[in-house]
Amino acid sequence: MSLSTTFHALSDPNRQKVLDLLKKKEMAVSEIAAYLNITLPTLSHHLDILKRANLISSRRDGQRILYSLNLSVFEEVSEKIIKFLSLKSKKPKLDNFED
Amino acid sequence: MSLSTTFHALSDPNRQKVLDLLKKKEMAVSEIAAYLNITLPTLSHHLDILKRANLISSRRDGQRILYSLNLSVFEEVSEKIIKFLSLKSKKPKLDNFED
DNA sequence: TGTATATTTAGATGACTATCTAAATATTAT
DNA sequence: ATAATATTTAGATAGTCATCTAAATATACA
Repeated sequence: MSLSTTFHALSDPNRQKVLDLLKKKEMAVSEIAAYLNITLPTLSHHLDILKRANLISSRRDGQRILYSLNLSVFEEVSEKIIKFLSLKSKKPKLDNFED
Repeated sequence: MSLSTTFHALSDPNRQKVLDLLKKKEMAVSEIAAYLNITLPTLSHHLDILKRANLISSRRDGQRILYSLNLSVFEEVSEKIIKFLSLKSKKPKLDNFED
C-alpha cells in the first residue's frame, strides 16, 4: 500500500471520524452512521475506501456487519507516516518512492 | 488549516517528493523539477497546493523563486497528525472536528 | 532596448470523488 | 413464506484533480 493511498484515505473528514470511532471499539455500520451526517450508501463507500487502504476490516454478525480497525496495519502505517514527516531523515531515496 | 487539507496536500506522490527535497534545503523551481517527471506548470500547481496548505513558502532571488519548508508549521502539522494517528487517544471529540 | 531565462497563469481534458435515490441482497423474526 | 432490518450495489450528478500546451509575466544580460 502506497503512502499516497493511505494519505488519500485519511484525507476525508468523514473517514477520519470513522477511524476515530473504530479506535475505541468494533462497530456496526448503522452504529457508525449515527455519528455522521451522510446516508448509509455514502458511509458504505467510505468504509470501502478505508478497507481498500487496509486500515479496517469487517465481519458479519447476524444481520449486522461489524467494522474494526486493523490494529497492526494501522500501527505500521502510522510508523511509515511518522517516518515520512520526520525532518531528521538524511537520505530521502527519491527513486525508491512506491508511488 | 484542517487535517483534511493537510492530508490531501500529502496525498500526492509528486508533492511528497517536493517536501522530501525541501527538507534538505531551499530550492528553485527548476531545480526541483529536475527530480520529477512533470512539466513546470504542473509543478507550479503542486507548489501552490503545498503553499496553500501552509507547508512551504517562497521568496524571489533574481530570476529564480526559491521554495523552502515552513519548518515550524511542518512540525505543528506533524504533531497534529501523530496525535490523530495515536491509538491511545481517549476522547475523540467528534463534534469538534474542524472539517 | 531586445533577448534569454525562470516561473506562473489561462484554458482544456479525462479521470476520479463524494454524494444522493432507488433497487438488490442477506439475515432474522413472525 | 412473508415481513422487517441491515447493508451493499447500481446508476446518476456536480465538483475537484492532475496533467498538458500555449501564452503571459518577471528578471537579468548584452
